Amino acid sequence: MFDYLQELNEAQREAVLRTEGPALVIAGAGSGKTRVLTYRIANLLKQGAKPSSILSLTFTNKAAKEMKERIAKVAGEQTARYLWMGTFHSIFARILRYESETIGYPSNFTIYDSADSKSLIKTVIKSLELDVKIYKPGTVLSRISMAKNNLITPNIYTNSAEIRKVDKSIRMPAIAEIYKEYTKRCFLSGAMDFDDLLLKTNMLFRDHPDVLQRYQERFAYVMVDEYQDTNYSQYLIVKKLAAAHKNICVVGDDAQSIYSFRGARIENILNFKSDYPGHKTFKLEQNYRSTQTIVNAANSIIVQNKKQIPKNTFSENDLGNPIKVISAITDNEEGFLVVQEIVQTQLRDHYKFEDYAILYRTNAQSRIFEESLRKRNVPYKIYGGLSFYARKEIKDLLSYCRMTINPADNEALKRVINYPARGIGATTLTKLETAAVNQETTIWKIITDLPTINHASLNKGTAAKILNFVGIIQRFHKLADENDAFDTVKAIAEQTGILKELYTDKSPEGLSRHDNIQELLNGIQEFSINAKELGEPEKLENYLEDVALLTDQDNDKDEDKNKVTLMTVHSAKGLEFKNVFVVGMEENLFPSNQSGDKKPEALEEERRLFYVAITRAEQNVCLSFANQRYKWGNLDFCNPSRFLEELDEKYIDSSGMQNSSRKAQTLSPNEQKPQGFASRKAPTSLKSPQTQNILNKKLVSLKETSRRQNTFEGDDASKIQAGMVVEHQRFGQGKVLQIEGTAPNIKATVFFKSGQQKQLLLKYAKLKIKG
DNA sequence: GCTCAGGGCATTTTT
DNA sequence: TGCCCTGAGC
Repeated sequence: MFDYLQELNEAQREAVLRTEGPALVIAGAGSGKTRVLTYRIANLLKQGAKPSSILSLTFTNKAAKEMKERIAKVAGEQTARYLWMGTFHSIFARILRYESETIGYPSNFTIYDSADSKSLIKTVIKSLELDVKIYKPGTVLSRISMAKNNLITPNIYTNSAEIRKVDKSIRMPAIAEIYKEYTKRCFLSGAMDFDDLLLKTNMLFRDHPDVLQRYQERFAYVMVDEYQDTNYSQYLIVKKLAAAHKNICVVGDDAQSIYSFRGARIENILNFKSDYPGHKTFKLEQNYRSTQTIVNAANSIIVQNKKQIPKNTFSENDLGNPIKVISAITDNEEGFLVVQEIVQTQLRDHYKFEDYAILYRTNAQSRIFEESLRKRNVPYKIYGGLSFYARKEIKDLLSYCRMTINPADNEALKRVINYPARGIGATTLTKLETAAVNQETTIWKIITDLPTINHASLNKGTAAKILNFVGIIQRFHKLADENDAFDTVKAIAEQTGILKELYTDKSPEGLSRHDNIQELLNGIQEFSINAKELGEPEKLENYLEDVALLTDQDNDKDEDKNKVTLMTVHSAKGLEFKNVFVVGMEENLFPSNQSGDKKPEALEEERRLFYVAITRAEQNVCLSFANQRYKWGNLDFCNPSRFLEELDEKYIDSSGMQNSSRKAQTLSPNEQKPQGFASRKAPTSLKSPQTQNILNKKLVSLKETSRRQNTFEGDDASKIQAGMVVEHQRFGQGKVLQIEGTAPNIKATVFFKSGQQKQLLLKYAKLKIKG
């Protein structure tokens, strides 16, 4: 017996020790799942299994990294390094690079992110002379993605009457053609999208039994985390790989399956038993994370689902506080009350800000809470929205890098051929692209073969500019050959003039772009140094392999410590916080109403979503909703989510709902009817009648002028923050240096471009936020 | 090739 | 409302 076995409970220990044969581990929220996986691997290693014979798949880099670190602690860093541990995508990208010859791809193939895919799809739609307004690239991409994840190739797609019927019914009968052309162009560009990494792996294993056999033999042990989130493509790969040794261990929780919209099949975990005869099931039912109240309340919701594996999760922690429910009149008030609760409990119970999370259904809901937090000077960090790697400046620089490694990469080429501007405009690009399509080749081939350019009827000046661009890329190619990733990218940033251009731009946006580029360079430097220390390849192509599958959630920065976390429920999965606020608990956001057009499966998933949300909390859960909410400029009247009713009273502290002064403000019956369009008025009880007057007047005049003019005064002036660039009707553009006072007497010190510095009372000033 | 106004449009998201 | 796309106009 190893000493770590004593840290495990009965069910956990059994799951760790049963190393041979198929095993299903049902791991409820907070039941020590990662611990089991870690020790299971450690145990295998101690039994003498070779690290390189263990394949362990996760969904996020973060999960993989965390597990790797834990195993390194138990089994030693050297051993941990040789484990095949990573995300589905990164592991299979690795395998595909090894086997690239077999499938006819270059080993340095580019991985297209969703933006690249979307942009290519748009190009394809246009080239097929279809209407982009009808064929929305996003929708088309998701249809193609669904197809790929179900192993439906363009040919199968074209020949499937059923699929074509669906396409017709959504008025996009030509998706099959788009899919075909998209696939062709990806191949020409030497590129794979995210779904391809799984699809091509499946095809590799299907068409080349010898290759499959090699990997089957290598991976004596296969482990999958979050098995309830696997799609069909992932499911099949796992099944094929585990077929020889049958030592497969999947870990998951059907109650936390919330990703059906992106192809996850809860059936995969539900059907494990029939898929793997001779399997053994282990249920981790003790929750170590949350209070009894939280666990019981969560269970009371989830038991109502029909499709699930029966289990009895429980907590032996304290009973804990009841779940607090806050009812607010408006969304603004909701923000105010939630932040109030944070500030109060933080002082009273000595919590840190990092102990709090505000979870919501959609990213758009974050704004109100951001505002409220800012007003009270509560530090916060927000997940979601624009990712670091999706920023224009980052994508631009990385596109140069991609061009350097794989010049066939059309999407990268299109981004940078005229950035920084070198006089190669849209017209020229269209000509080149047409030529490329006609000759079934890449733009790079066209522009490196000048006689063809002349065919494309370009004038001399343009041809010279193109030639110059080709020279630049070829130089980078040589640079990348001779230098490590950092030196290469640094040279690229300098020689393209990107660095210089951003350096001269002194606007706040320009500064932030410059900072981002610096941050990217720092990251690459870190990569180069690490790689050298570990004796791993340190070239640009190695860095690009990593970065294509990276997201910004993967790096936690020090400056983000001790801040309230704001994120969607979906992205909170796998995380835990002492105190969790689930906000926007309205019917339309957490739809629990069966009478709607929701399918029963969808309703069950909403329940699981709610379950995931509240089981993130260790100690306190607070649910909040607003009776009215502005949505797209209209006032929506909302009902609280039915989940609030499904919760037994004994779990609830409803003091936040019974505040009589709030009740008195409830809308009168005739106001409660949902209206098609409600005139926008300042609605919250938090504003003085005086302020309301100002706002009403202001908003009327706003409408009269233009809805683009974001002018703010009175209370809304709080939107104006130090550092913002604003436009004043009389003084022109300026930067806000300082903000003081409270509404309606907010004073702003603004430094204008004209050189003068003014102190403005925002009540009287008309400022427009720039950008 | 850039800027700006107007139209259309709004889940959840990892890789 | 606010974002993104597009077409007009310079």
